[in-house]
Amino acid sequence: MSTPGRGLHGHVLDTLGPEITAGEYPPGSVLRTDELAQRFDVSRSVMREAVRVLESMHLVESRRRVGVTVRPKSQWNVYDPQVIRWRLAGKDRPQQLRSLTLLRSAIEPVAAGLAARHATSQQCAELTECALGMVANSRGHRLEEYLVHDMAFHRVILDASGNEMFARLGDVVAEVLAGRTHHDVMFEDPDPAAVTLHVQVAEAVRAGDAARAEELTREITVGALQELDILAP
Amino acid sequence: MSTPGRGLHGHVLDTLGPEITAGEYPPGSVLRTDELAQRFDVSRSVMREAVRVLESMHLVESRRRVGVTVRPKSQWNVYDPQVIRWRLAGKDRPQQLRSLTLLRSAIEPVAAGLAARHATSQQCAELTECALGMVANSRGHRLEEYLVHDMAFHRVILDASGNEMFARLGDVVAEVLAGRTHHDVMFEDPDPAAVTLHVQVAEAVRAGDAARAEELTREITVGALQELDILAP
DNA sequence: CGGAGACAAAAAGTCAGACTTATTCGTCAC
DNA sequence: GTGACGAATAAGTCTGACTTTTTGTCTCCG
Repeated sequence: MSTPGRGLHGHVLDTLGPEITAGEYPPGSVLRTDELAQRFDVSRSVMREAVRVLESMHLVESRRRVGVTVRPKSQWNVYDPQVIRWRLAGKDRPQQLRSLTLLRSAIEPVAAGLAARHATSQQCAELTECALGMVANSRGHRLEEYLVHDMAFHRVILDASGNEMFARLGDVVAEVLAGRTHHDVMFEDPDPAAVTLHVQVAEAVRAGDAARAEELTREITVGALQELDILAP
Repeated sequence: MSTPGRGLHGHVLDTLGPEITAGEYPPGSVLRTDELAQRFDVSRSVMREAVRVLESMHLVESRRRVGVTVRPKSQWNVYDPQVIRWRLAGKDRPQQLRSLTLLRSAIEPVAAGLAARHATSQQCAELTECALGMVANSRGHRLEEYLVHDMAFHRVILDASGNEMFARLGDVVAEVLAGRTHHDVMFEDPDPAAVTLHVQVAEAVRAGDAARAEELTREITVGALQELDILAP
């Protein structure tokens, strides 16, 4: 995924990033550049580059005479795709998945409403194509094929919203959906009601009915919340 | 703001980051590490660290034998607080402000609803204190004092939501609010209706009325959208 | 006993230079 | 035209020496 191991410092990050985001070093822990360089068997130049990247993610802070100190989770750049991937891959996965699903439930309905106004005819076509693909693969344990169309569907919605911030959540949403299919138990075929909702959203967007697109999408995301027992009692 | 010029590579970023995010180099433009090092009068080691950070923000891509190529805006990590600050400081400011306000309008109502469920008694107290501060400074050109309480109010809401992703938007929202007061024209006192809404939100959160808190906050954000002529006709 | 100032140690920060490696482009033969 | 080979190029890496800042400690004086 993404850009694995492009350079030595990338390899260091692939190990050190997950360790830090997994909470293996308590906040305030101090790492020394030289020791890390030894541990990973790289030069200090390379190690410094890696530290700089971690620093830009606000995972650590480098101070003279002190060392590289790990920052508390509350300061991390939790929207950094790399950080999200690291956390999804580690033991923080459940909480991360809940956070992201909640984020989805806030963003996607609004995005769908905007998409109903701004979607190009080509985007509408892609949307219906995705919805049809979901229908076609909604039965018979074709989970992988279903997932592909599901991810594409939500990505098109977010793109079509015309908001760059929303659009950039496409990867994140895809990762959440993939996680639900792969990691969490999902032996059974997808909920037929959910499939229908996707088709209806595509219709609403095509018809330019923003309110309806928003409301239908809200139903979809509420379903996702319920799956994770994030209820609104 | 944040951590200015902590080290030479920080100084380089303070100049190069705004240049790139302002679009001064078209996507695909090629920069050479050596030339940049010369231009900023730093060693290549320092320059490389700066490039690594820009790379982690997906602003540029470094490839052997080619150089450092600028990526299209669609690939930037637009949620990176540093990138947001750079764009808000540059000529991209209007679009960035619209994107962020739209993001607010999606997030904050949901956050307020969650806050109504999860806010501690202390957070409720802080909230009413902020709201009262807004009321007290809503007349007589006390814009700065009003702004302080406004920023604090929204930050408490986002924190009290209990969702780390929402909480981390506190800085961004504060920056948007500050921008509205400082940069954009706001000679007059704040809209009394908006002030009242904030007070009512505080009440709803204290009362644990999630639906009402959400709806009232939605009215606030709709007002913010209208100020920027982002309408829902 | 306590505080102020000076000193020493520690770790990051910076730099310069030599070397390595991957990639691309041009050329030449087929 | 196409393919392979080779040279040029720019990033990547390593090393070692030096600088700078910060912190902890030790001493000296009140």
